[in-house]
Amino acid sequence: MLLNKTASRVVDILNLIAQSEKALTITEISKLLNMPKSSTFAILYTLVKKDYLTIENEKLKTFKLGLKLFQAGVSFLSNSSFISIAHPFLERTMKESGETVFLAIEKQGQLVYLDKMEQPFSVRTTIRLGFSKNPIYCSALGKALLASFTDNKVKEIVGDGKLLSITQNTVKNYNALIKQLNKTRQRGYAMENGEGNLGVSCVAAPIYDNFNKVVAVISIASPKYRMSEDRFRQLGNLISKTAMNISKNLGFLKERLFF
Amino acid sequence: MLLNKTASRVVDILNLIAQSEKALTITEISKLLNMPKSSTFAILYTLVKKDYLTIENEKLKTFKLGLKLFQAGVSFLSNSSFISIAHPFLERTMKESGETVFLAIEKQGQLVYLDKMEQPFSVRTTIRLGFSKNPIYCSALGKALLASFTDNKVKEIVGDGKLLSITQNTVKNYNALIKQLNKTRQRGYAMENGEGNLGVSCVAAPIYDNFNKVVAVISIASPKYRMSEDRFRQLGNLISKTAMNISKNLGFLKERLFF
DNA sequence: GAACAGCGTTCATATATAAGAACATAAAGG
DNA sequence: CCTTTATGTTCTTATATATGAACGCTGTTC
Repeated sequence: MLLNKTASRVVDILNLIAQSEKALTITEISKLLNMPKSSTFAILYTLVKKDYLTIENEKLKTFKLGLKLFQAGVSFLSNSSFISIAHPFLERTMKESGETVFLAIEKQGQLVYLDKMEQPFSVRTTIRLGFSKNPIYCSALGKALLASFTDNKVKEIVGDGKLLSITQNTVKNYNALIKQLNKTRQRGYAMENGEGNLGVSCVAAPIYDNFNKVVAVISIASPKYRMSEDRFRQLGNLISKTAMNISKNLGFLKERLFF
Repeated sequence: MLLNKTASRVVDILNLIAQSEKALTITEISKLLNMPKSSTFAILYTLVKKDYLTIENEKLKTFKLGLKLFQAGVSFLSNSSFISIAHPFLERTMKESGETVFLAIEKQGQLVYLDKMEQPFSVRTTIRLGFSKNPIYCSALGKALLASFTDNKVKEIVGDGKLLSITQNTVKNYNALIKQLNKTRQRGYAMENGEGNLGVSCVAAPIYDNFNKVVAVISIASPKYRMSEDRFRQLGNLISKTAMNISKNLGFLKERLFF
């Protein structure tokens, strides 16, 4: 079946503006998406009226995202049952560890941050909710996810050669990553030591649903200077216990499928 | 000019599902929005393909929000910070009150001024944007923030003993501050009467985000001689109303969490 | 177990929209 | 100072979509 052209274009326009650094004009939008200006105009007009877009600069007629889109988008979090189930667990883990706790999922080989709980007075991390800018293999969250995949699927996502170095600690290539993932499975939690962000260390573990499928991962992020080997072990056990508790609340039955 | 029908319907469908407690079927959506099922079907099909909706139950064909919508929605935050959202409210409040209006956040126990709106011919306050030089407890903004914290957190920030006196009116110690914070919570807004600056009086109220977390505070600052008890009450109500309006625009849902 | 009522889906056609050109306006260039 | 080139917007008609009815299917009712 064919996609509805206008509906499809509405989504394309919203995605384009969402990804854009700056507000865009009609001409820019129509050129970037290969649609006639007149068609673009009609859709933009409607989206502005509906508050899914707003006109940033009245003179230049540049468009940016609107509040109603934001409101609809964040409803995703409250409407997703596993996020609301996981939320109190994140809070408890944040309090027990004294560190920032994240919840993320994988989408098209990328990490998507869905929730976070941070100490009121912690050194704030810069991570926002939404798609991660870094590759999936340079975070504990990502490695916990990849550890739940087969080696072939990992190969599909990251390739089987060299990996882009985000920091000097980033895992160098596919073979080294596979080794780390094997260790992760034995250990029960994933580790990261300044591989995506120098000065930040993490531990992460997967959350299973009632179909024994990994639906999300959670992590504890800490300033690197606070992370001794002992503390790594301590927080690693905490995050894997928390992940298992959340999994049980989602209907997960078997003990330790991959980990 | 007429709205584009499909674009308009796309938005209506997304808003409907966002507001709905449960996932909806095609029949429910078409009935609630008064559109033919066949038209609804085509749009839903497209939105699912574009990942703005997902099918929750494959058998019952119920639709809930998709990840791409979430991704686009949260981009609103990075593309236009809450400062720009709050700005027009500040301006209106400045005009309504005839006084200077501030927007601030808390960072590491300190107050950070992010925005202000002042009357062109008002007696200028000396406050600049950026970190406040004064302790957090000697301003209405600070006390509105502290009132959203637990007593233990307040203790962490200001200690539990004597407090540095900036003026003769500065609150003297931790216990007196806690009493003021309790009054603040009951009242719905924080008050300050020459406690950081002799001759300046303020009222302040907190702004909540979609996670029911206090993300910022706003205040109205006035020369002390203009501030009768009646005017304190009047401006206090104005600032707390404004704060709630801004909160709603940030996705805040519940009414009055702390206040 | 036949009739009914509900669902999601498909189809032909009336109808609303998409598209290219044309428009007014503003800025840039010779 | 006129030309050029850009912009956002309007207009007309060919075209793609919205529509109501009909379809197959499932579960319920009598």
